[in-house]
Amino acid sequence: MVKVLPEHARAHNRSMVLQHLFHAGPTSRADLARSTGLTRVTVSDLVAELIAEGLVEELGIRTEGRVGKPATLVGMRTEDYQIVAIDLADDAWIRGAVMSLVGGVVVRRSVPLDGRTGDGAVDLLADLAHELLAAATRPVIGIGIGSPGVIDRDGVIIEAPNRAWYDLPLASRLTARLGVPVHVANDANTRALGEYTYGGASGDGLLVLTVGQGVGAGIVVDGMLLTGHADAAGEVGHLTVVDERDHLAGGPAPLACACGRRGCLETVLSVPALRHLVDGLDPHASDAALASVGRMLGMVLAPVVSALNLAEVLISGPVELLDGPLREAALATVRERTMPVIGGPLMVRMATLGEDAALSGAAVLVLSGQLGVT
Amino acid sequence: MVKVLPEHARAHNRSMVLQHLFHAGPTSRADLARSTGLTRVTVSDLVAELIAEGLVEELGIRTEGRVGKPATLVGMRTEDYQIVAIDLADDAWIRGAVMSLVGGVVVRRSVPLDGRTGDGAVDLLADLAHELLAAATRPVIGIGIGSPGVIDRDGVIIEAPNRAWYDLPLASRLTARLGVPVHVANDANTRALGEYTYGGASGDGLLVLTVGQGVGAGIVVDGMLLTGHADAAGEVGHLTVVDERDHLAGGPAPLACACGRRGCLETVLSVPALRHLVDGLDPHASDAALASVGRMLGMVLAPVVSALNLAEVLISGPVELLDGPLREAALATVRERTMPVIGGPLMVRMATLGEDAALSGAAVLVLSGQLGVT
DNA sequence: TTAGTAAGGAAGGTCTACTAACAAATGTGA
DNA sequence: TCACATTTGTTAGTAGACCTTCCTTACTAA
Repeated sequence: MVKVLPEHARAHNRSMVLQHLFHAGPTSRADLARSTGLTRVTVSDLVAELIAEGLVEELGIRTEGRVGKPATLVGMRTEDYQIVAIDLADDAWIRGAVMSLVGGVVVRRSVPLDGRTGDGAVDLLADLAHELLAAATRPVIGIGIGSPGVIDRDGVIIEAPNRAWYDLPLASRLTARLGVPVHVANDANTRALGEYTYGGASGDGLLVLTVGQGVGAGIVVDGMLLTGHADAAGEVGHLTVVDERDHLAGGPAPLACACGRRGCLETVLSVPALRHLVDGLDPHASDAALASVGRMLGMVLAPVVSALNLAEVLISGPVELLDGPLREAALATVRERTMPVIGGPLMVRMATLGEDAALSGAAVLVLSGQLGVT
Repeated sequence: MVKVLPEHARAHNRSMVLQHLFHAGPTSRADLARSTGLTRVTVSDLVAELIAEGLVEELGIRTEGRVGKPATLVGMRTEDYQIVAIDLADDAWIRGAVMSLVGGVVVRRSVPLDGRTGDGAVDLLADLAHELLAAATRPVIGIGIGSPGVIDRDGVIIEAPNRAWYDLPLASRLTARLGVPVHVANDANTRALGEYTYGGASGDGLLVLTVGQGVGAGIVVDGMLLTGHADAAGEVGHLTVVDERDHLAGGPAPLACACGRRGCLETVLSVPALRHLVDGLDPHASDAALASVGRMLGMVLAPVVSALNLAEVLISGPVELLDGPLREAALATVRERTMPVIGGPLMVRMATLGEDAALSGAAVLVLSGQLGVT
């Protein structure tokens, strides 16, 4: 429990106004007052502050004829600022972009990692960020980075084995080096944030499953990202889903996993594993194979969906592998294995943001961290 | 997102002071200032308000000799108020008690339901509450009720099939009828709150599994109870844990469940099911049977523990059935099936509050709802 | 033209928590 | 023993945040 001061209350209300402008577009002060519950006076004051900071501008008089004095529209200057977003999910490339505040890619840059790890990878990352800052056509409000690994809420990378990063305060180090606020979070978590903010997904009870080189998840409950007590929430890739008993019952044999154990979810549900699975199969057999992976996914999801009473599960990754028999089997399995109250209203669908979901999510980190907008 | 006013900030700070006094016992104003981060002036003001309301009292001068002016201790008047707590988990009896603010039972009363449902059950409940109010020896700050079923945060019972209650605004109805604030929540959830507040369980990442007539769970994350998007979080009793494939692999056959489906967790993990399971078995066979149920529990818990990165799982119910092979097998199974980062630090232990856990939890509802203390 | 309605701003009040300064009560060290 | 440091709790004054009330402006409807 932390003390709350009146100025914190104001910061909250300011974010609330900005949030309305961000999501609902240009609005009058009076409308903002109605939707926030604050008085017109207070909203005017907050808007004046935001205008003084350059985040909001007046857009002239509303034309629609209504009774009374016509409203002056105010809007967030979403096109006058940019965000630098960087995605470290890939093992071979660092992908980055300059993005607008509404999630569009303005400039795209990538650099090959060439096997660099540790400080070498940090240097490469900083160089790319620097290059993107120079490529931006508008002032940059911050840099967002989505990275695999366990990362705490201050942007300290607790461990990211792929880059050989351990206890690395990446956010604070890059902030000092680049002079721009840097926010770092787990890539699966940032994707969940991205789907929530830009993809229009439900805010209370959302799980976003990201299938790439491995599998990860991010969970948003009550508009907040779950972090877990050791910042490892969503690490579902190394859950055991295939064991010897399944094999005895006619299922597949558990495969060895990079983590040293056998039968992990990643050994069947990852892009390489799925491509290998369907390679050379005729469409019918391929569908059956994908559905069997979907059933395993459903068995893993069912307890999570029940315990959290989730509203939505989004799957992010290659559509040709994931959207179809796999997704349908996962949904059917969850429904079979949970109470109707839980499984009935549940939606399992593909994520709406495509390949740039990770970049969008990284951008949301900045929006949320710098402006309080989610 | 909801507006925040300075007075809300003050209410928060007031609760924070009360919370410190509740958990740490008598303290000086200066110490409260140090531990809350507020100034001595502000703390003095808040304490004066609490004293005026009669919730806090001055306890004289601290005797331990330190440098400087000796401190005046202030303490929460935990013995001068009481809470009425009622547990509806049992199908045959309504159990109630008058409790002190620190969780001790002062007076205990129960009434047989005799098959009453609907309004008849409400009347019986109200009568018991009335009787307990009369039996209280100190002013009662509120009534807390833990009930099976799906219940929203306003104390409306969405559905509780055992009592034939549907869309019943129990909290507001009883508040009007009894003239005392009434708080109602799901019994498994209230138990989790009770373990968190009175049992000293970790606040970030706690799942409390309650095994009684059925099975339910409550999850506390960041000190907050998860509710789920349809207020059904924690409803894990009707997760399928035994299916035909397990049976083919040499496992038990799925049993029919009261919910109309087969192989639900409740069919193997509930007090009646466990008693039936071990009935007539020699100790060795009984241990093996309990361990096999523990393994099923572990398989259900593993995905939840991974997704949420839980710190602790508490099991509440009869110790002779649950604490031993069952609990150990559950922990071992979770560890086997999750990454070491997740499963390693996890604790799976018995709940510290005994039979009165449900009553304690109901009392916490009142503490939290009326005083902001958790 | 007149009445009614709505938007936005100005003035003044209340509430909250802060800083600064002080009195009271104690221990410490010359 | 006595001056001094230390700590507690209070008083007085200040800045910030939001509110209510009232006013001006500008439009629609009759």
